[in-house]
Amino acid sequence: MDSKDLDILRLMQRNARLTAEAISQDVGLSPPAVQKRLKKLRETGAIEREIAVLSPSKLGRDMTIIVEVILERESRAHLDEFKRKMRDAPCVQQCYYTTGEADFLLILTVQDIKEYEAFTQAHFFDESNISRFKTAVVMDRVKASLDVL
Amino acid sequence: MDSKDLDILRLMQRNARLTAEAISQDVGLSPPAVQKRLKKLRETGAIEREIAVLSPSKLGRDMTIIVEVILERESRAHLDEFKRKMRDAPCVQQCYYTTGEADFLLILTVQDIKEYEAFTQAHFFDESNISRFKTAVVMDRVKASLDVL
DNA sequence: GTTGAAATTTACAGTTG
DNA sequence: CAACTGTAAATTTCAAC
Repeated sequence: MDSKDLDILRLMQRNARLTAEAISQDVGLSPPAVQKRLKKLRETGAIEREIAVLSPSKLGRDMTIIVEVILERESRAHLDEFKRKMRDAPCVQQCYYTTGEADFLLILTVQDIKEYEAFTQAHFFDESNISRFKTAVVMDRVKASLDVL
Repeated sequence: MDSKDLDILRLMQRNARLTAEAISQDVGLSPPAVQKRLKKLRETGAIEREIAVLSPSKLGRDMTIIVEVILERESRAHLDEFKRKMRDAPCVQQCYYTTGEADFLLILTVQDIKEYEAFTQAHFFDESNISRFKTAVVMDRVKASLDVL
């Protein structure tokens, strides 16, 4: 892992459709050399996967909601149970288990507030282990990248 | 945009390296038909872009931090200024402008708490327009996808 | 890491339902 | 108008150096 690898990663995390040739010109290598490095970066897991980023608005899922959740009981079994549910819920994009006041932070995308209401019914009210939750509606997705470098 | 397009999008948002042939078998079309649809989905913006997801831990940026920020003054100019700074700050992965108690929610990745401390110095303390901010450290990234469908 | 050939994948015609 | 067939081009892959 040298500076050339980092250069390649920086390009790929913004645009995974770049050809090896385009990358090779930017980093100063031959196209096959770039391919060789890409293969290794995928195998070692530095590149976890390559994905298409879809447009929520163009697909009618225009609403982003942020929820802080505090559990009633924080035993290992309860935590694992909640994590599993969040992983399985399609509208949950991100779920973080955190220090601080709240136990979990969720980022959801939904079509409308009605869909969010259904989510809270299913996962918060019908779930005896939720102590409290606090909802915030996103007015502007100022930045939403997964860039690491 | 029909159900076949949605099938293609669902596959692509999890793995953008799938060939047109592999997709064609899953959705029941010929490879060229899939390519044609992919081209249209990119042109219309349903697919915004394709990116490599890097491994924060393998790249020594193992720490994820969530920050709620409350501004002192919420004028248009101050808001835009803050948004611009967050877009430019490399360790800020995500920034949301929200309703509710806080004005902004940030998700950062840093190498260590020292790097976070430097970030707060540069952006919160040397910035007279920050009223308060609340930090939470992520113990478990339970789910982190950008899946829309 | 580079060069060069083979295989896969994509792009673009023309054709059909 | 959208999907299939065949051909040409580009890209990736793999060998040898």
